Amino acid sequence: MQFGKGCHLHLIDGSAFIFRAYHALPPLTRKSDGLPIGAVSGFCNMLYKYVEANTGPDAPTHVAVIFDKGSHTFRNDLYDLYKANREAMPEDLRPQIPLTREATIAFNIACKELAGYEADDIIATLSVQARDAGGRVTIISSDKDLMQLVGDGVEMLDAMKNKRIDRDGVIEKFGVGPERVVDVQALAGDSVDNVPGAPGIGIKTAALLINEYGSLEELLDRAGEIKQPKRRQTLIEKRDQIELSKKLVQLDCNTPLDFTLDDLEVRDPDPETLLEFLSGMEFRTLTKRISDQLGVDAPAIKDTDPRGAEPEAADAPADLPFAPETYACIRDAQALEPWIARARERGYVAVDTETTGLDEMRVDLVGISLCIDSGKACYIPLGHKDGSDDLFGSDNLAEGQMPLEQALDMLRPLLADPSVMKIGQNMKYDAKIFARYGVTVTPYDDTMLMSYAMNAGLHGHGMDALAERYLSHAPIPIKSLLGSGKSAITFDRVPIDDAVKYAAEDADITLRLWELFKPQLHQTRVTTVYETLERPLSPVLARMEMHGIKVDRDTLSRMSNAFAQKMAGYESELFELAGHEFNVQSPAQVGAILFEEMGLDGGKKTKTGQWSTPADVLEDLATEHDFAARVLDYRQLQKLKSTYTDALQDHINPDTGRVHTSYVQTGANTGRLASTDPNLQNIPVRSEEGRRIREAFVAEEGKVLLSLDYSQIELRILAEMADIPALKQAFKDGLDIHAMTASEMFDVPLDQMTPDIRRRAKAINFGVIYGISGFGLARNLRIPRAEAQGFIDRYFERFPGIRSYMDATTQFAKDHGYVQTMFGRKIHTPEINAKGPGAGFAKRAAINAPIQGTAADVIRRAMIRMEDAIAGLPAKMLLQVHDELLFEVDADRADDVIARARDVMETAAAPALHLSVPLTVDAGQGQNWAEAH
DNA sequence: TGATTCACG
DNA sequence: GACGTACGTGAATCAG
Repeated sequence: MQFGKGCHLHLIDGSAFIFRAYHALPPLTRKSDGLPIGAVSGFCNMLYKYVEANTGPDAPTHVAVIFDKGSHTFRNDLYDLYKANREAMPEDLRPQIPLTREATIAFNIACKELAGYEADDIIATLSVQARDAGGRVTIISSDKDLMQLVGDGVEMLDAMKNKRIDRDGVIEKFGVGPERVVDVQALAGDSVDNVPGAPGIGIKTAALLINEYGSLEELLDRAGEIKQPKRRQTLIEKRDQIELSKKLVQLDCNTPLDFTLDDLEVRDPDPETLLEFLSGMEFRTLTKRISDQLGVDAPAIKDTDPRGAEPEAADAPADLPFAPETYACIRDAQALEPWIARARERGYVAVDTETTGLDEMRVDLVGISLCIDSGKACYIPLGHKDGSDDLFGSDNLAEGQMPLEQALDMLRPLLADPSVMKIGQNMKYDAKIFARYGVTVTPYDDTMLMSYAMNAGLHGHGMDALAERYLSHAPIPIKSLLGSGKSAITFDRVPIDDAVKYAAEDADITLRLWELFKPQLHQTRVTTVYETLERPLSPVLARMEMHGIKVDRDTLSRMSNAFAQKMAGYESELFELAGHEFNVQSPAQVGAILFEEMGLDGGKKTKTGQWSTPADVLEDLATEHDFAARVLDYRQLQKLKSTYTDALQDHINPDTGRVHTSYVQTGANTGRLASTDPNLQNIPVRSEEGRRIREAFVAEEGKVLLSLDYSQIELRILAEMADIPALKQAFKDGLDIHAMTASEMFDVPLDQMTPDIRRRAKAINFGVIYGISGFGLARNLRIPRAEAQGFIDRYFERFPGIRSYMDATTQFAKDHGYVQTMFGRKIHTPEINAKGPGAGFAKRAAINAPIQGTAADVIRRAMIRMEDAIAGLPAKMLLQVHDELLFEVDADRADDVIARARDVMETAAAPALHLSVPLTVDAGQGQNWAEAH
């Protein structure tokens, strides 16, 4: 067929496929000879998926996979540093490159490359040719360098996210249309490709300039008109560099190709050729899949079926497509029996539960899914309703379900069997559900925690995100079953047939992720982190959450009423001051009154154009203006009432009379926990009025609450990590660290220390932990920025090791893309090499992460050991608040618990680490949290 | 839904 | 002399 109108050309960015396949999969090797084939395997799966997905009415008529050839292109002749900062290709990837060409040919897809040109140039040339011939083009790539080609029938498709990028998508990314993308790129440069651009100008600023001047040439010609001096100077002085950058990013639409569009016509693969290649690579699953599909016999592959607890490594989990219609529905004991037997035989089983909601302490179990061999999963419906009401208005159970107790009795021994590994995604949730039904789940692996140990900072760790990223599969959205908004139903109302597909798929996905992650833990050297800091903590948290803490409803209720009364008084006072009624809770309206009606200075607008009225601004105004002071008073009470005294009451569990928070183990990238529903890690303490809310957190009759918290743990860790002798000695001597810092910095003897000087030093100490800046310290201390900068300079002069630590940490982050805690936890810093304001954020985060993260690791270790340490004592660990642990204990044994808990906490770093700085723990006890703290 | 504000370490 | 900044969280509320 001659390429022309009605034709549709697909251009696949082959290099992108290869690199994605390489990084998404563990380094698999061919069993027979050890040849690395992970990337080839992934590549073939992606091609297969691509072919499968493109058979419909919108199928392409022409297709080609385009590769780069060699590393030297005409761009290197223009600029010898082009792509010079690229890391060398990994050793185990190099031999796989030619195999990806062979794979493409085996699939009978045109495979094109051209010496001296990048794949992008070929794609550009073909796109233009196809467009000129009147056809459509889809470029399968997410490379932003290709966005300049979009428009007039040319689209991009991000196969990863299954997202089409059209003209609007380009504008979203670059702030300009495709025809101006190169102008923006020329200015912004590209650190990945080492395109210099204009220093100090990023995409945002570039788009602004191009939109204002219309084009790069116009901008450069009229650069003298620019107001900002630095920017003006850059554009004038760096003109050559910017023009060079444009040449580097501009794709060549006239590459000399030795083929035509007509040569790219879609062809069916030759079964023999394709299967020969796949079986030669020893891709068993994919070979079988395709041979079944084509109805031909595949060449035999040497069988070396491995047994044991380790998952099969050679079959990439992505090999197998998801087939929801094949999942089994288990309706009786006879059907369940073989699954339990198979789990015992294998030594592992993926488990997932379905429930009527998200509050593990209240919801009902609706069903259980299992998966032992990827692709084969089952769902056991147990609590589905048939939709018909009985006399009491509650539904009857649907037909065809096992009695709940029978299923649990059968599963109970398996789930508690120490020789069978249970595998879950966020298994803490499922374990808590099971626990309420008298079923213990142990031991268990958790794919969410595995992902967190390997990839904190890179992406989220929810099932949907992991499935899409690592299995290239978008799970059935729960919304498609439950609906959303107020018409949403609970899972027990979902028809069993639909539930099977959704629920079993979750177990299938979980098992596949586990098979993928298990070997990766070793390769990424985080096995110890996972095994000592993540996996053992999960059941500890589950028990703390289930235990909960008693909260006195009457205390909260009384406070609520008192707050409401006071707020009403403030409100009428505010209306009086303003001369009219308004919504005190609206920052926009408060701002309008202050900065427009009252005409005060100092108002700033947010990026949405609204007046901004944060507390520090109002505080500055409050000394002069009652209105600002009253708004602050009102806001404080509003916060206390809505978030604490009111909302907390709703969280008191009617069965236990206690509040059960949920800790999110993967919530903070640094290794800290997050607490939700409710958040018990931000109960007020700093203000006197707020602190009284802690009086509502009480011990049971005859018991007391204990609070043990690490003293200055982050500063101690900083002293240790940065190795600052003066700080370390001060901690060893038990000195007041802020006073000592102040003394060093300001040359004031300790016995002449004033509270104000100490306060400043304290602010600096904290600032250091956060990646200090003159601006931040100035704002915190409310002093001029120059003065703040002076303090910082002085601090670094006295403690030069701190600066070296900061420099070394940021450099490490730049080199490796992550930073580490002292216990080996990795926190990825993908933004560290970004340009623009993001760079500052990333740098400070990189400085803070090892410190905050090491402290988080220490208390995790303490928590993991704590249960054994206080076993036998009438005590329970209830809450963790970053550096504090809260216990409930029989009053007469409080001192024993304090002694043991303190010892565990103070020695938590050992034996993995021998800190030269002591960790010390302060303890308190009382009838309520306010007294204990 | 995103922005704003504010509670904690 | 331009810009925009303390690090890490979760929840309530407004506004579109």
